[in-house]
Amino acid sequence: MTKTGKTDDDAVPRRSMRRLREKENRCNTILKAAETLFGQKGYHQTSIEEIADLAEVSTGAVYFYFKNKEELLTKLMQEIGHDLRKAVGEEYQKSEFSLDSFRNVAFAFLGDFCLRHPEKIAIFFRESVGQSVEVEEQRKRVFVKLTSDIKDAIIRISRGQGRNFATERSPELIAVCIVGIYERIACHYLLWQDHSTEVLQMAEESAAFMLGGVNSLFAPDVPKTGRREKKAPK
Amino acid sequence: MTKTGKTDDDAVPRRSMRRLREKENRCNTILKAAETLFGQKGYHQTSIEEIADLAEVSTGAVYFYFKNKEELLTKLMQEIGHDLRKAVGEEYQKSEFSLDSFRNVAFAFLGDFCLRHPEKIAIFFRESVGQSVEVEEQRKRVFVKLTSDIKDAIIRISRGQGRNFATERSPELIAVCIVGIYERIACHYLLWQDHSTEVLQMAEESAAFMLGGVNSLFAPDVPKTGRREKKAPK
Amino acid sequence: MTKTGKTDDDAVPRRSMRRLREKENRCNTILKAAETLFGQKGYHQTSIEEIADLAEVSTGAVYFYFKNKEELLTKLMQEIGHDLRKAVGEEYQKSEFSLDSFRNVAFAFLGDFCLRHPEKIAIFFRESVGQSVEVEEQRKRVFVKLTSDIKDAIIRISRGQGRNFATERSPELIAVCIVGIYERIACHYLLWQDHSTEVLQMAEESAAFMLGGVNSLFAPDVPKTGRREKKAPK
Amino acid sequence: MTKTGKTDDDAVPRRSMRRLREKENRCNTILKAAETLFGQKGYHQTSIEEIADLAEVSTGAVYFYFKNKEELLTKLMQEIGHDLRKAVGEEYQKSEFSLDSFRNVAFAFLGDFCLRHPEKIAIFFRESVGQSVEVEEQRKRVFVKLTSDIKDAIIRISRGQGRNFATERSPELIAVCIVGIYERIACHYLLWQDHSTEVLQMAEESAAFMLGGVNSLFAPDVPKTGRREKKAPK
DNA sequence: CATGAATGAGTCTTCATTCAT
DNA sequence: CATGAATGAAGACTCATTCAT
Repeated sequence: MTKTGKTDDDAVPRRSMRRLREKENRCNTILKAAETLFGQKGYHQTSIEEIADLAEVSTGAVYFYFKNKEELLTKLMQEIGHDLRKAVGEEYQKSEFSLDSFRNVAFAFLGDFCLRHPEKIAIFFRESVGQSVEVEEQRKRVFVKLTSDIKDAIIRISRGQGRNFATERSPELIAVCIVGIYERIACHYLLWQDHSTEVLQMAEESAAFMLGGVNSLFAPDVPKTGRREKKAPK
Repeated sequence: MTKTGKTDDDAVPRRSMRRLREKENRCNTILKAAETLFGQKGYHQTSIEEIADLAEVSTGAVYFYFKNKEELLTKLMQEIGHDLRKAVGEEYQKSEFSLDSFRNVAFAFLGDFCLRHPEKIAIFFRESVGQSVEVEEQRKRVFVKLTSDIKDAIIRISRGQGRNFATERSPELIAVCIVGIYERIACHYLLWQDHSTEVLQMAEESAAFMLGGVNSLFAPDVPKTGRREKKAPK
Repeated sequence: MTKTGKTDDDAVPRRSMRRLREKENRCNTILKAAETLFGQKGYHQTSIEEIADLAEVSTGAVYFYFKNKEELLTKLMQEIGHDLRKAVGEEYQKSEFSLDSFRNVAFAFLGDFCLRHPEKIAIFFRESVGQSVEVEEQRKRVFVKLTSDIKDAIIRISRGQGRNFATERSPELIAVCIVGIYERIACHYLLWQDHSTEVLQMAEESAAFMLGGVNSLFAPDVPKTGRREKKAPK
Repeated sequence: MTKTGKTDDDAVPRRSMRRLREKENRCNTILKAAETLFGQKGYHQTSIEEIADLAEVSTGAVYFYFKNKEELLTKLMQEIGHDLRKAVGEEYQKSEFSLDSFRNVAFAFLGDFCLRHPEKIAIFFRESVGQSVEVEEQRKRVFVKLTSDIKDAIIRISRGQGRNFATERSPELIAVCIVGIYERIACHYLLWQDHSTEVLQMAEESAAFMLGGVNSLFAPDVPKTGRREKKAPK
């Protein structure tokens, strides 16, 4: 994405590059500190000073890189949203939008992402909720994108199966349901209670659940040489 | 205090009665005010003074009835949790734990509860999230109960169908999924965007999704000594 | 102004009265503290905490009575403006708008007000200047009122003398000049250097200066039976 | 200022010269930027960064040329004071310390200086007031010089008229009054309200006012048999 | 000399909570 | 019981100033 070719931009070379990298580092260090603390203690329970301390910078530095505390959360949400979409998206790709996708994505999300990034989950599904109008807006945006991704995948999958959906809205609704399932399982079994050992089984079963759900929303099969459908009259 | 009763249970007579009633009223008035404001402006954005003003009492009065601001939220969550469980539970009852339950409960929740009590939904699914350890604990408790209710219903339904589940854990997992689906649909389509007119269609489809999901987690039918079940061969 | 007759308003009696008085006291104590500190150390150099300390209240109490620090200054300016106008206005009254007014008012202002309330002078002529748009607005309002008072007095004096002014605008301009003279003398001789002992002489001479200035802006005398005018010799 | 004859001091040649010039430019650019912003937004409302941005230099550069923010204001005041004294002084010269001086100076100040340099007026009469002990000190110094200039002019004028003053202090007091009049007229009619079109009339009338004032403070004329003036013996 | 990232002390302001009346 | 004035700890944020590069 951020391909900065080596060709023609010697205008900002050597020193600036290091500066840039350092700047990005500082920025990221602060962001990481915020992520850790928000995830552990909660957004409101974390003060800027604590973040600065953990990042080993001054409070002023935090404000040099971020407009205010809210932006810290907002940026974090963007990042997490990005990671999540990437993880999920790649898994759909790898599964070639087959029916196995559900299982694979469930494993990727629950068995991998959640276990590796509990703070991200905590922030995304807990700390960023209901904090302010602005944050809620951002949250919505990220969710909508994620949902949209899944919806698109669903559509591709259905096409792969040569099936249509009951209604126009079905794919989106399914996506919303799936996101809800992921969210709640993550909260219920990982944030609230540590069932991390059984997470694979959860992934397995939830995938089955979702698959069944999706199947139910396919439009009735219209077999070309269809003889009896339901209620075949005489 | 002013015990002047003549008989024996006049110990709490007239005035006290009114006191009691008034007290309960007071308490409820305050709770209602909090509900309204928390739902509209958000928990942190609402001050005790605002609640007191809306309830037409003093700030001190709020602290007479509630230990602190948190308890206001906590009590509200209890109440909302209770209402929700009642609404859902009654619907399962009415549906006699048939497979239609899913549809009926979906309608009861999305088409009725959510539309009638948007603030409750906002508080339960948004404002009470990630506010503090205590609140999160309470939130968990309520969710666990609700999930448990649904799990029990699921089990009864499965029994009614003469089916078992794939694993021991399936019923609970299904319940968690269902709660997640409700939650996300409510947030996505009612809190974030007003699709209240199309809510019935959502209920319909989400019910189908859930039903399909549940079906997928039934253990494979093993009709050993089975007489006729469905599709009795031969 | 605040006539609270004893007749019909027993609705807010006894206790409330004391409350009110106490409230007003607290309010005034804080205001006095602010006046002292603003006058001595300057507006920006004074923190709310210092004010609270001097007033022997908590910082919260300051914010209970005043919206913010700015309002403290604004209220002070109003009060000072009021006092000043009263002092000046009463002196014009007492002098019956004669030509002696200039002398008497100069004495009242320089010889009395300034000496008795140096902090008020400091706040009005120094600390309230150029602090913020809001404060400047207030400052303008007070100055305009004071100027207007003096203008009206000037007009009455001129009438008493049976004279008219050179132009329509003259009275206002004179008032502006007079205010400027007072201001600068106060700053120059009292805030910057302590010439308080010679203040009476200043008052005397500045009054003469103003009187001469006013005379110069009277329209040329048009003596009814006037033959030759000035210095008709012989 | 830095008159460097061509003879022996080639020690600081070419490049250094440019450096010097550039340095002076830099310095002035920053000063101009500060002047503009202080005049427009106010001293406290202007940050060093904004000044640096407007001057197209770094914040560090500002601190290379000026000790601190205060010095920026201080230098500005010096400059403005200098300009003002020059404008006024030249006008007295041109008028040859005649009685017309008052009129001419009024025109020079109100009709020319104020209209051409509103920011200077804003800084001198508004933004530099009551900011800190140091600034106030500087302010006093400049005012004292300006007042002294005018006092000297007044004395020359009186001599030109062959008049003496009522008291020793009169000339200074008159100067103070005159400065006050200028200040207040500028604030009232130019900073607070834009009466710039009627400024000439103001100049006219205020000059008349001042002239009248001065006349009033001349000692009573006693020239009757006056041939020789002072101390005619015998 | 110039830069601009980094510092951190300093302040205002909020608000849940208490308690004298 | 009710009131609401008073508390004061806590925290976000600003910005003049410095200094390594």
